[in-house]
Amino acid sequence: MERTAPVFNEKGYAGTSLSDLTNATGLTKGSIYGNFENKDEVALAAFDYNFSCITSYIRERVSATDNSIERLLVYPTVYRGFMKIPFLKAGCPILNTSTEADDTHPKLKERAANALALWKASVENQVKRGIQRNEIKPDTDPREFAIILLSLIEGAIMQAKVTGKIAELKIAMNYLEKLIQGLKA
Amino acid sequence: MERTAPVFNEKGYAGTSLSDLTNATGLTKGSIYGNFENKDEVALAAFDYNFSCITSYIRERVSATDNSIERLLVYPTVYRGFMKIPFLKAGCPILNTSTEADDTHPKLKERAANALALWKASVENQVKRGIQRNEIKPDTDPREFAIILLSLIEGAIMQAKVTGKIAELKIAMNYLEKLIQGLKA
DNA sequence: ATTTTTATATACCGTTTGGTATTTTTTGTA
DNA sequence: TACAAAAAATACCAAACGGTATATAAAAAT
Repeated sequence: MERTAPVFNEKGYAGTSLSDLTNATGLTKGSIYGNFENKDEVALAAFDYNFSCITSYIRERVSATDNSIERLLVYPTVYRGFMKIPFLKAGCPILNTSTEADDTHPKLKERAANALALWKASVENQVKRGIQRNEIKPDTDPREFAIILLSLIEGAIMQAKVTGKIAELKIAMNYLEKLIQGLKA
Repeated sequence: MERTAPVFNEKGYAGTSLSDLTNATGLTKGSIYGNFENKDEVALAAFDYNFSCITSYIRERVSATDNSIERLLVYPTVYRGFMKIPFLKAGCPILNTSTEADDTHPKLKERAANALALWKASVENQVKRGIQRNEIKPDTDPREFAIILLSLIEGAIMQAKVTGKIAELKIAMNYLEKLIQGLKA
């Protein structure tokens, strides 16, 4: 899976063939189909794996800090350098999977939607926690903030990937940092 | 092309087969290959067509207003209801094409990058024009604003498409409208 | 009206696709 | 060391893939 998941994130579901997977793993088709029912199941497992990589990477850095503002700042800090993070080199799996699957692959779409909802809820909870701890302005709308944060990150990733330049990403993450700093109580 | 382009926007490059195109158009493979060298050329033309649809749709609404703030407000107004606009039902072609092609298809990637640059420059110019006409605060950074606007729109489209709900889109576009209103001189 | 050009259709090609039945190899265990 | 269970490899399949050479029909030009 750790060889397979990056391929799906690069090439997408339709763009990844079984022979791509045998090349990436060194395994044979028969071996893969001994562990997975079909290509769908491999793709779903690959998405879960990719998402779990990000989740643990972020969680580790979030729980290393205590202050809510600092915790939120983990996101712009991490995504500012996403191109250097191995499992994010090909972009955000949620973004990649969403845009491909939204009109074609209900199961993958649902996985991406669930992952997005989890991420959104996590940001919302950080904001709520910050308000309770008097670190964040009490009139802050957690839901609105989470949506803006997610939009800025995903939109900036797309721009950075397609232009190949990190300038736009830098500007967007600077803006997000200012936004987070502005949340201070 | 008007039958073919929507298929590519829905299914992507790798996900669209020649038989998808013959089904969509009623033409035969031979007919298509009489007008295009290969699948690549069809896909590139399809992207151009999709992008031109958006461009003319936006341009029409922008040039119908005069004030720079109102012109910028066209973007949140249009994208707030993108799911009801025929050629945007499957999402933004720039977003869809970028996320698929960025690691796999250099030619398509370049088209998407150029389209994005054009859009960005257009927003930047609207801001610059607004500053010159004393309608927008002179300390506004046109480039930063364009990047934020693009990120918010693309990020919100992704969220709306994958969740199937327009609530997130609405919140993001409300925020963008507030941002634009805050630009007033 | 005839010719030339253009557009479309037909019939085919080799390759790759996702998938499977079967056999071999590896592994854990008694 | 023998044996059962799990994992992997082999060899195959029909269908779909992108693409092409050639024939035919429709337009356009003369």
